Amino acid sequence: MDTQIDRKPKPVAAGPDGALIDRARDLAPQFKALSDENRLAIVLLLSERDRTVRELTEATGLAQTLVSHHLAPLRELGLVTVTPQGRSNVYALCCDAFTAPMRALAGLSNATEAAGCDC
Amino acid sequence: MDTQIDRKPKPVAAGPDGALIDRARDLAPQFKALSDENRLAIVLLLSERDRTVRELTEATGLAQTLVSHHLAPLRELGLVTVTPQGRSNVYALCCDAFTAPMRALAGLSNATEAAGCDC
DNA sequence: TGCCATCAACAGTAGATACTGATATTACTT
DNA sequence: AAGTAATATCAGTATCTACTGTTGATGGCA
Repeated sequence: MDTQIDRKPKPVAAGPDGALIDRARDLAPQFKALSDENRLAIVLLLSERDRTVRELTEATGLAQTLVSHHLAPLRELGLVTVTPQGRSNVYALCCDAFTAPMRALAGLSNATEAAGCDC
Repeated sequence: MDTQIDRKPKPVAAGPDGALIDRARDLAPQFKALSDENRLAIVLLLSERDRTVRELTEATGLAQTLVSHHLAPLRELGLVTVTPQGRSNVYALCCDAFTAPMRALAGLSNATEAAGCDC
């Protein structure tokens, strides 16, 4: 805890594949944000239209606290934006730059379903 | 078993957004598989070309055990395929439908850099 | 046949995080 | 001003998972 200096020997990829390793480091958090089914549900709901926390709570059936809890990391990653409106907070997807490849992967879901990748 | 990625059974969303919720449930495991930076690095490396476990171990600088450990869930999700070749196991991305988006992500500029979404 | 290389599976541990209930904060309403 | 609706934050717990070291299994090679 205090005796050990947390020097994670993440030797900063230096090989010819260093760029890819770095890219993975940069992109992983984005995927992680979508790796939870509840957070992904929220993002998919927002891909339809902007919604307030209350709407998200109703649509998902989750506790308000939990919805808010999941929105926090999405916010900090810049995947969603907040716009106070009245006493509600309207959430929206950030942009397409990241969601475009996501859509491509999303379309893959049917293919890989049941591990039946028939390509 | 850390290879299990599925979660506890949820009460099957029944609202008008049930389809989206279900879709999130189906899709989350895929994103989860890519949410770890080491696993994502492996996938990105495989998007370049097929590689043996040894090659992946060298390219990532990870312990062989860890690489094998990460390959297991990718295998079970059907995201990668294995082809024994001599005493090596050659891994490859499941299909082009999956390779294409991953290539796109691998070649993605630093535009989506953390919180730097300027849209 | 012994030896080595390659890879996967088996515990065990440390750290992360999803979820809950309670509380604080802000903005609208009457 | 008081009340209420809408969100966010604060602990606390339980679960999950990434990582390690070791062991086991399999396929070439001398």
